[in-house]
Amino acid sequence: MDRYNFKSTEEKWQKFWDTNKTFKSSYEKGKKKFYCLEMFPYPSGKIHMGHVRNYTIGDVLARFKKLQDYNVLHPMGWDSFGMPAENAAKENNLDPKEWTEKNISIMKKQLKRLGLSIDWDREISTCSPSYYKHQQLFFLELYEKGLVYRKENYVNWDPKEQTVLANEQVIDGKGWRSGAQVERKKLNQWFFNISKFSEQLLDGLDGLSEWPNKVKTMQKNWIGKSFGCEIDFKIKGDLPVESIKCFTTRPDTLFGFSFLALSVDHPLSKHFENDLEFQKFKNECSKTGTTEESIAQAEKIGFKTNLKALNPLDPKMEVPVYFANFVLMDYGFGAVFGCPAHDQRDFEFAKKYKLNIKTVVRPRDKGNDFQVKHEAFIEEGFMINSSFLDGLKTPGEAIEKSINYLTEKKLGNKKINFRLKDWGISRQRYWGCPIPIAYDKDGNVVKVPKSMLPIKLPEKINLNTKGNPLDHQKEWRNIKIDGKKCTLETDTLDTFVDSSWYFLRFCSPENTTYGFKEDDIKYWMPVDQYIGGVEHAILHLLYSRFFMQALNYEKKNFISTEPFKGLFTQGMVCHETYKDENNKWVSPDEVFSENGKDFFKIKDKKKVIVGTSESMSKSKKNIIDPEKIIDQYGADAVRFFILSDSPPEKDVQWSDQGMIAAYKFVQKFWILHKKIVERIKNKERKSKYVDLAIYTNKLIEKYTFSLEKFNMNVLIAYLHETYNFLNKEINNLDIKDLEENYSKILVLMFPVLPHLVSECLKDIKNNDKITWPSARKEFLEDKHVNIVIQINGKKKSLIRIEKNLDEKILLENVKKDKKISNFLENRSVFKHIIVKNKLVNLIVK
RNA sequence: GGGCGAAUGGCGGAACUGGUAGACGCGUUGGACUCAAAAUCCAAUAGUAGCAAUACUGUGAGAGUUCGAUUCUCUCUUUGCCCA
Repeated sequence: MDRYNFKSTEEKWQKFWDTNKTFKSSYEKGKKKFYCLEMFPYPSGKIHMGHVRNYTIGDVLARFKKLQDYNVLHPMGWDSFGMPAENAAKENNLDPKEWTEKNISIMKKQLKRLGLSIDWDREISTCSPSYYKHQQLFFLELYEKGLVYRKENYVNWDPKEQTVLANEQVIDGKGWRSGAQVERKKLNQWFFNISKFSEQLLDGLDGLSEWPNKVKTMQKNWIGKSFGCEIDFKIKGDLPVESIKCFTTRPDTLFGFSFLALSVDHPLSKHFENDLEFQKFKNECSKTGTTEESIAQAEKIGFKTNLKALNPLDPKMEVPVYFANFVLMDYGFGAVFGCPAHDQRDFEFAKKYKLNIKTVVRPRDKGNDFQVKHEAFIEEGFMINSSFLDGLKTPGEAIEKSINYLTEKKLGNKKINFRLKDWGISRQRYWGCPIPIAYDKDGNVVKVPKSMLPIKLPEKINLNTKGNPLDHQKEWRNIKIDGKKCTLETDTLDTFVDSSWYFLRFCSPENTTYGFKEDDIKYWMPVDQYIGGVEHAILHLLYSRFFMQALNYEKKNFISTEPFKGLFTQGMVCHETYKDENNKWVSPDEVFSENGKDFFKIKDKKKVIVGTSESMSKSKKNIIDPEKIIDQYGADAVRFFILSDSPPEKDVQWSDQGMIAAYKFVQKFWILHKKIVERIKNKERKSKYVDLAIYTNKLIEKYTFSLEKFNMNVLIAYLHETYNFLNKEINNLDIKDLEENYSKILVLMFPVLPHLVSECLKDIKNNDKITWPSARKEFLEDKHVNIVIQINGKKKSLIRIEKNLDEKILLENVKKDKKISNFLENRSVFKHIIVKNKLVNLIVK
């Protein structure tokens, strides 16, 4: 018998799907739709196993929904702006555009070889002017709505690369590429007013029942809603300042007030600008970086002013005012009151500067003489030494009462604060979407008229300049708007902007006047199932949700504000790491092993050190190239393997053996298939008879259930089970039974192994449209059931017996069972528990 | 430090609302085929004792609820992720 030739078969079907436009989707009024979307890739050069996993999971779902007769939208595009292109171009003296386009064409071919059911007619690329034109339009739209603004802000500045770094690009206070000490620098930056929607973005999470709780919690924490109080502190001193406004979540601890701390960027700092000591201090602070983490880890330092702040609850209480490095200008009002006894940060500060530490909260199990000694007490407890608050429970009662008191006496106000900050979208980069803004000769902001869009990036320019290459493009920057000479903004947009609305563009990829057509959006949106890596749990997903809010803003009830109805976050693909004797990473390709334990280099037979299994990455060289694997085993086998070993939400370990097993499955199934076809054709009937209808309908039920729950690894287990069953029973199956049910089994397999199954279906069906089978109840239930017999809750025996038997008769049968009757000798049953058609538990003394 | 998960054979992992723990795959062992090997096929495979039927133990540790707990509750240990 011929072996299954995956190569020619897969090529054949891929060509067939391509030329027949099998996966083309179009708006069909009244037809139920399913929008299946996987996070689009960055065109880095080649696809990696992470892509294979992500897109296989999505493809199985898309094909499944299509078989269930949904109108499926399953598009693909390219997140094609960003730093790697710019860096690669710099290094190799290339044009980022050419580099990107070359990568896209390679990766598109690779994706096609996976046999994905993608509507390639909707392909988009964010670096194409036909895409970013609409992004520029959105920018102006948001600008007009007041959701975009410009302000000076501190950034992480890499002095060596002359560029701004994102927080995650700062590692231990140093630039991730240059290793240079990162500085805080003030720059004029563009911002999206995402914080305006803090409340909506938080509330919206409650409605997302098909999102993992983990992601919702992460977003919730990120938005960080806190209730607190703003308090005006009266100031005494020789500066023209009457009061300073603070935000606090712990107004209950106000009686433990021991200092007031200001951010070095607080407006008050202008009075100290000529003070050399203050400048030195400010300089010191600028080395700390801007992340909350680096601030938390840094040593707490302060600069003492000669001002005094008065405690609003007890004006006789005067405390010093400091500038401190741990206070951020963009949290609250850039001023916090310090209560060292009940805040660890304040505690450290107070210890260092020998400030008063007054205990105002005691633990539940301590008396009123409790005193904080070696660390702040931050847990819940009861108020002490706090006048009218004494005895109250805190947090809770005490906070409420203190806020009420402050409000009543007009000393403060209840306030809600959010951790979520506005989204800085300016990047000092070439390879991004230009911002459609120019400046006149006085530096005023001028919107680029919509008729002049898109503002295209200049091509083939010198990238090896200091800072932003666009700053050097004088000709490109000079632009005339309404006859006035202006210069273009040279910052480009954060690439997260590109990906914040691409799912809308997929609905109307051809539309030229606006980013999408309203009718299309109303039909296709929201995305029914979004699939991608958990690393985007916060930023990308939050920004996309913001974009929907922003588009809807002032356009009531335009579309639903949540872009992704269902979210699934898949785990990573891992592989062991190898290092040679020089401590250099070695790739799995360069390594062999005879016993699976000891590994050696192929080249020089030297021993290789096996490290932990980690997510595949170029830097650790622990990569398996999907293309090589497809060449070797075929797309179906790769799809089968990548789903098989672990639940999709968890990390999966790459295993050569597992891959081979998947390949063998494809091969042996083909052989079995040919045998089945033969048997159906010959119509030979054997005496023995096994009911395939019951097996098949049970399979349909559990298989569909697992698929809907994303338990893809279980799906694969069922396919193995089914193979084993068919292979064992093939000669015991009734022909008609086989004819009726085998094609249903094939349909179940189709989403996972589309090429193989397409080829198999050809043998038993004539171009009939296939649909997902539904389980028929009459076949789901046996006439007999297995009854577990327990004694005192422990399984002792098992009997197979007619279903729905009368309890008395059942018990008689149970007691007749040999093991049980042996056991019951000299013992008496004083109670029994019966779970119908499942179990009998005898309680014996 | 805070929040949220997780812990099941040699390994990856199954187990619906508490009701046969270990499906399925990998690996390992034995056998068939072969001059031999690969491939393929068959069988065994949680642990302990036993030739065996079988018995007992067993889902990170300890307690609790229950006729019955991998599943529910509490405490602890280890570990992962996110935030700090």
